[in-house]
Parts: sequence; C-alpha cells; structure tokens
Amino acid sequence: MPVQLNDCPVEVVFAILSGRWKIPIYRYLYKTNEPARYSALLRHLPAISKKILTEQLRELEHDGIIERNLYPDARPRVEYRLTSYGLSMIEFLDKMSEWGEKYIQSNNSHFQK
Amino acid sequence: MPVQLNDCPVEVVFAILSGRWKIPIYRYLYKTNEPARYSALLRHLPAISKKILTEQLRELEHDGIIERNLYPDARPRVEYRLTSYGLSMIEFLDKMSEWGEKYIQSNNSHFQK
DNA sequence: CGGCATCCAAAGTGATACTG
DNA sequence: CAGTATCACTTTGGATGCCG
Repeated sequence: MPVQLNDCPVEVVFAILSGRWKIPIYRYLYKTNEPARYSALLRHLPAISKKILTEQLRELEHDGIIERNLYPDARPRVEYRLTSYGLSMIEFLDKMSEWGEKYIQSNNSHFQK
Repeated sequence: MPVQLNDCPVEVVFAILSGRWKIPIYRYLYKTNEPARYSALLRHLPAISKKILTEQLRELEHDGIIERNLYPDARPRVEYRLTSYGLSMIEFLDKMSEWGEKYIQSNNSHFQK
C-alpha cells in the first residue's frame, strides 16, 4: 500500500487547506475578524464562482475550520466565521508566511514559473 | 483578475509543496539527513512510479528546495539532498505537524472523510 | 541506474443557467 | 440571497514500456 495520508500530520493539514480558494477565504475571515456573509465573500473574491465558493466553504466547515450560521428571514442570511480551531491555524500560517516572504525576497524567484 | 497567487506568501509556500509526493520526499530526505539516491527514494516510496518521482524531484529542485548531484560512472549515480533553503522549511513544518497531531487526536476526525 | 515518452484516468476548477 | 445542476475544460497523477 502507498503511504497512508493520515500517517503524516503535515499531509493532513495540507489536505485541509488545499483548494484554490481556501487560503484566500481564510485570510478574509481572519483579517476582517467578524462573520462574513456569503455575498461578501463572493464580492471579495472576484474570480470565484458561486459553485466553487459553496464547495470550498462546505469543505472547510466539514473539517471544522469554519462555522456556518443561517439566519432565516424573508431574505435568508448566512454567515461564516472561523472556529477556534480555525483560528489556531494562525500559528503555523504566520510561520509559513514569514518563510514565504523571505523566499520571495531572495533572488530564488524560480517559483514565478 | 483573480487574486494573484504571488500576492500571498502562504500560497507561494503551498504552491511549492503541493504535489502528491513532495512531503513524503521531504520527510525522507530530512529524517535520513544525508543525500539519497534516486533508487533509494523509489524503494522508500512504494507506490510511486519513476515518472512521477522524477517530476516531483525536478519541481522541488526548480524551486530551490533540493539539490541534484550526478556522479558519472560506469553505472550513473544520482543523489538528492535538501538545500539550506529546504532545510529551513522545518520551522513551519514542525508547527504544522504539531497542529495536525492535535487535530487528529481531537474527536474532530472529520478529515477521515 | 536513472531516467523520458506515450497514453489514459481522475480530480479540480469553472461558465452558465435555474431555484426556493 | 444563497445556493444547485449540468457540462466542459484543465491539471495532476499514474501505468507501462523503452533507452543510453
């Protein structure tokens, strides 16, 4: 059998966060620091489609990173926010960000393609 | 235009490490702490094919994470090792690993799917 | 030994239109 | 407003075989 994904905690984390829009969604929720409506996310991520936004939100919710709250009304209102679990990711995300910045700064700009 | 990938250092890091076998390759090189031959990697990652192994190694090399050294001989010998750049990723990888372990421990085992 | 070429399957992403 | 449904496309991973 191949290497079990779940053998490696690092791969578990990658599995949770891999998806074209998961980091952008996380960043938005983190920096606004308040529940965001579906439509606000849609507006903030100009290139995303509703189908994909819904998918990515469902997956993040499934993995316990965000929470979905429906406020039924004439016009339904849905808000998403980071759970405490989601918030706690900031520890390694900050470290990653630091590393990434150094990487970009250095003339190792291979990643440009 | 969509969010530029390169606007976000975290996404840059994800781009570098995303690939089915990159973390396993990294882990192997890190824990053995010595140059590994192509054939050793192939043996250690039971489910990988030669084509894919070569691809992932090339990408890691391109991004400055590993180094490839050819020792020409009757039988060619090729060794791969982490660069200092690659080694320095351990800082955030350790943090990710800690987080991932807690995540797995907690009854939030949603990620099992 | 350490690859590359070919072909194929699966996953991920997206455009568009429709709905309670 | 906050979604589904459908279909198309692109990217990634993999099986297999050949080569210097």
